[in-house]
Amino acid sequence: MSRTLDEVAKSAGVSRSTVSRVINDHPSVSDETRAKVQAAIEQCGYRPNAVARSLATNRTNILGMVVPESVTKLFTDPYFPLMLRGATEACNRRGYHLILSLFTASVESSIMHDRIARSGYLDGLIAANASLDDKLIPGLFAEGIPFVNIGRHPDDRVNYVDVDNRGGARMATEHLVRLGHKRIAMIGGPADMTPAQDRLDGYLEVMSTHRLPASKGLIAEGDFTEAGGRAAMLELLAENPTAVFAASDSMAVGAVKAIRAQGLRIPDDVAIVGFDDIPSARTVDPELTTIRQPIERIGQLAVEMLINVIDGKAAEGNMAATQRFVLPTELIVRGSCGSS
Amino acid sequence: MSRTLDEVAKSAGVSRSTVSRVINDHPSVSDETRAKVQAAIEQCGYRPNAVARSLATNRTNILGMVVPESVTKLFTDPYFPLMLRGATEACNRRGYHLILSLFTASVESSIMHDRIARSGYLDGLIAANASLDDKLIPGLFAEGIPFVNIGRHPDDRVNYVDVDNRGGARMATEHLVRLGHKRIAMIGGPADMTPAQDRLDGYLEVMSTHRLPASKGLIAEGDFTEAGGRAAMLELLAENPTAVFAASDSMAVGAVKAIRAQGLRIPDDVAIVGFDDIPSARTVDPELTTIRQPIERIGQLAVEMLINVIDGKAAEGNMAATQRFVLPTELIVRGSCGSS
DNA sequence: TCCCTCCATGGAAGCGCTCTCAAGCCTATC
DNA sequence: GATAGGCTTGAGAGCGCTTCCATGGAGGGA
Repeated sequence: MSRTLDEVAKSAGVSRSTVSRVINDHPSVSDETRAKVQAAIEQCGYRPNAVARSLATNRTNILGMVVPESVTKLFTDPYFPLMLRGATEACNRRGYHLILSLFTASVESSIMHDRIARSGYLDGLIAANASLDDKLIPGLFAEGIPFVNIGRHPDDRVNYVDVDNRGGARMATEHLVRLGHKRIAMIGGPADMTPAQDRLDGYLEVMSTHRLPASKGLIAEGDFTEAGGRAAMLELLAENPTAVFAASDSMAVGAVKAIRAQGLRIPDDVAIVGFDDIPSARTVDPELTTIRQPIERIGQLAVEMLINVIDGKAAEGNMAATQRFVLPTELIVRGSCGSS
Repeated sequence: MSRTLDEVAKSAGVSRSTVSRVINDHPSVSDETRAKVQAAIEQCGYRPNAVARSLATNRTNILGMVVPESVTKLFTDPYFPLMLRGATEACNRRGYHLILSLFTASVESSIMHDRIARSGYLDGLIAANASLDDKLIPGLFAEGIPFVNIGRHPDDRVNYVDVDNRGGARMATEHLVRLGHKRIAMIGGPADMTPAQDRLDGYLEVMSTHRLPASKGLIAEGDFTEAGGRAAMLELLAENPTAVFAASDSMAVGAVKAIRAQGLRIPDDVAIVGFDDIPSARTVDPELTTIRQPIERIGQLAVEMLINVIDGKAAEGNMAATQRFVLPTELIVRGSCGSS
């Protein structure tokens, strides 16, 4: 089963070094020897031991994806699976493995940090939507671990991939304005998460451009969950908005329920736009007009960038220039706002 | 940053062996020495190198979760995230890491098999709902890798954790019978997946007990997705069922749409029961009566069992007795069947 | 024909840790 | 006071691989 280099070497009649060279595609091996060794490898059913290799090379080809506690509860949202799928797909293509770490309440987060950051198993890691006050990112800097954040981060040493949240929010709000709405409310996300901030900013920008009211009462904070959206909408309804922009589809779904619960119709009484374009945007009735973001692509890009960072670091002995990527969003018009 | 045992040893004025003993909580170290070493460890900021340790112990404390190609497309279903969350949580508690491998179309599956099974990084793995004709399980036996399957498997060497799919299906169907339905249709899952088989069996059992028709026309095969459920329901509608049991909530959601599209009302014209109790079971209108399964628990249990298997193997030098676990399901009554 | 260079290969020293074995010391027992 | 046994500790041999360095042989230029 688990044969070693030596055995293959013996069987091929060459030295261990030579077998190693063949395995690593080192150029200076004669074709003849190479063939002989290949045959021996084949015949022994040999596979290099990844752990030993890692010890020698100081590279594991394992990346970590850390989902901080602040967003763990969102894990059941279709957002994460999709992002994760993109990431694993990119890992597959690039010959990496992905270790998933969810911070859950059951484990002291300092322990998790330790285990993750210092286990020595990871070549680098992806911080999935760490919020601004997560201690994760400072910790990673302190440890000197290559990482990429998903979502922008003000620290300008941070590599990140983000989507154009602000632009998306602008499109959403503009769409409602274009439909003639004046009292447009917004259900935002947690203030410490940058996507929430950016989406709010986009909304405010458009409202102000059109000199529309965006008073305190028209803005409610949700937590990106359906229940949160529902609760927020209930508050907002007191202000009689004719339209709402929800910073996530999950919250929009909750809002739809709240609106219905008040006996109001969508889109006739209240129009609504979401954000994300998760599958359930088309499950609700009416289907949700929303802002689509390329979720899988985010995961993919994060992996690609991280590998670049790691390679760069290996090559130069220190971090290369900060890398950043902002992906575009897209307005998807469906039934929840009435005809466009 | 990355200090070694030797440095700590030097700093504490003891040998490398002693430091190693302290780290591994070996009993035969005097309290005095232990304290001295602890202090040195603290002071150096030393953390053992996991890779080196793994090489020496032949244990990585990494588990793999493999999602075969046959079910990868279901990954966006809330089922997987929940199961995954359960699994990672158990891993955290037990001090393990979890590598996630999704088979995606972009990578040759034989390569994936190789990478997964023989990388040497994994102490064992969890096969997530491998269908009967996946080559994954035979491959794992061939390699002698400890593993646990999620979902029953006919090979009686296979360790698995499953839910009582058949019992759940029985409850669902019984519920409809109790409500007076006679023409009860079923939307099944792919025939090669055991949960689909078991749910179908449960349905057939109840139908036959009550001498109700369960003709070919009343049974349609979906693929566990919403789109599949919708298509299946469209077929079934030709048979004028008054009730439907869908083998998954996603399919039930699709069925709801198909029913609505025909201008029929739920539950008045057609009652519907789902399976899983995923969050969107409560997003649709009316909320879905369904069979709840303890999804997170499945992931947790799979991890616990796997660790047992691994430990057992290490202790005895060969596989311990086959381990199996079947978790109960529960009927959740909501609006989609009318009043109970 | 001789010397230098280049290429293919082997030898051996690690990578950082664990763990067996042996040695040293101390206490208890007779 | 001598011996046996227990408790601590250190030395060193790996775990399986990579990689630097040295070696030997072949080929080319003078």
